[in-house]
Amino acid sequence: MPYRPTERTRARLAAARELIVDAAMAQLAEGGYASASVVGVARRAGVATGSVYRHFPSKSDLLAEVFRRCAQAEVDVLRGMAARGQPVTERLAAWVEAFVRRALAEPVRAYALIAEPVDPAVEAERLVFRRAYADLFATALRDGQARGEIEPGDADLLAAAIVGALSEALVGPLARRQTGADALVAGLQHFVLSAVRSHEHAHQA
Amino acid sequence: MPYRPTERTRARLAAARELIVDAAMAQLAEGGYASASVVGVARRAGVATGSVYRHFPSKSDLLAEVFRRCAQAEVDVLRGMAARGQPVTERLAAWVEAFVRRALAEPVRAYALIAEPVDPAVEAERLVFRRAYADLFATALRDGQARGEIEPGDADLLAAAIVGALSEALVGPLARRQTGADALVAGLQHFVLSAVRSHEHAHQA
DNA sequence: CGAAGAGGTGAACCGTGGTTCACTGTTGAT
DNA sequence: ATCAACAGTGAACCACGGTTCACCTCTTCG
Repeated sequence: MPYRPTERTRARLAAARELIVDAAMAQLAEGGYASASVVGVARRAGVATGSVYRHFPSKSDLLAEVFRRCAQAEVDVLRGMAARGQPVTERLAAWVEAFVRRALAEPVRAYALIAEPVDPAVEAERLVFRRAYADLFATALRDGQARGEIEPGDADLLAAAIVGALSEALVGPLARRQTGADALVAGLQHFVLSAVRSHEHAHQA
Repeated sequence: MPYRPTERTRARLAAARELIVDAAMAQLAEGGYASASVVGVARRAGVATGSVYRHFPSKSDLLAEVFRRCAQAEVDVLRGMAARGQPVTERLAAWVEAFVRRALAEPVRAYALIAEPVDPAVEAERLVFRRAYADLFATALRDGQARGEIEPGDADLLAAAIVGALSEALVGPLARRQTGADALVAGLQHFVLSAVRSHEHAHQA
């Protein structure tokens, strides 16, 4: 057997793959999905077009991975914000603020991830993105329900509704590049908390 | 002057145009946006491909009109449900129910209008669709705020959040063709009303 | 009835961008 | 050194579907 890829080569491979994914993510953040052509991404990554297909069977698969990575990164940020023993309502308020501010800070990227038209195969992966958020919220809601802070109810449904409310409320501002972040944050925090906070525990204006 | 289109011919024209729009709407309801090719719509309408372009400068314009019509029809349905002197909270509950049930009754159509990937020109028209809903809700919310039934706040933001919440909460069920309509309706009614109902007026479980 | 202009047709065209593939360069065991 | 196998290349390919256009047909009016 004249050839077998060694560990060093494996690392090379992985690095090249990483380079391509990074280039795709950067392109997405900069010009959205529409600007992320295979040729463009390859050039940005400093490789040939064909090389992309050494690592991904199709463009859809590449973009799907990009969506998955972004979802993971975003969820990690929110999850990392949880302070020990913090009331669930405060956690929710903090998440809403982070969600809104992060989106407004990178509007093109946020629009691409939340609302930009993508082909069906990638759209399926966008569900992962939203599911990741929804699951995070659902877990917190269940936690809050157990503690009596949150009104009882189908946590998954509530979480989906929250994610939808935040997304939709952002689409307008993202499209118009109009910020007014503070009012948006405050309005959405109030909306979300009113919707889910236990009635006995209402303690904030 | 040997020829000038007469009234009869105008009517013919309009009827043909209508036929095309109807075919496009039917195709959208049946197979979604992805299935609505110009050739297919033309065949369905019983006209030649080129004839479509006698009435619409491009496919986008045709689909834009389709979206606009659907939006108008949906909004008319909801608006027509308002009973005189009915509390705003009841109106909202009825609207939520109608929104959910109508969507579940025609899942393909609903998905196409709410969430299916479409090209940017049509996506812009989808904003009209959502705006139409949001404006309807916003008007009702302002009405309720004036009467003290609804918590004060940016009615447009609240309306967008409500529309987003309803849409997102439907995407899952629509994709899986899973109904469970009653629970969905109840959960979303509770969510929406909790979010916007004035705290002094809380009067329902 | 016949000329002139509008409506109607659908096969062919074409731009786009994902995908391929014959070729070159590189790696690793013998 | 040698060769097999694999990574890398990028110009060419091709599928797709919106759009066009040369050719008919039909309507209107002198």
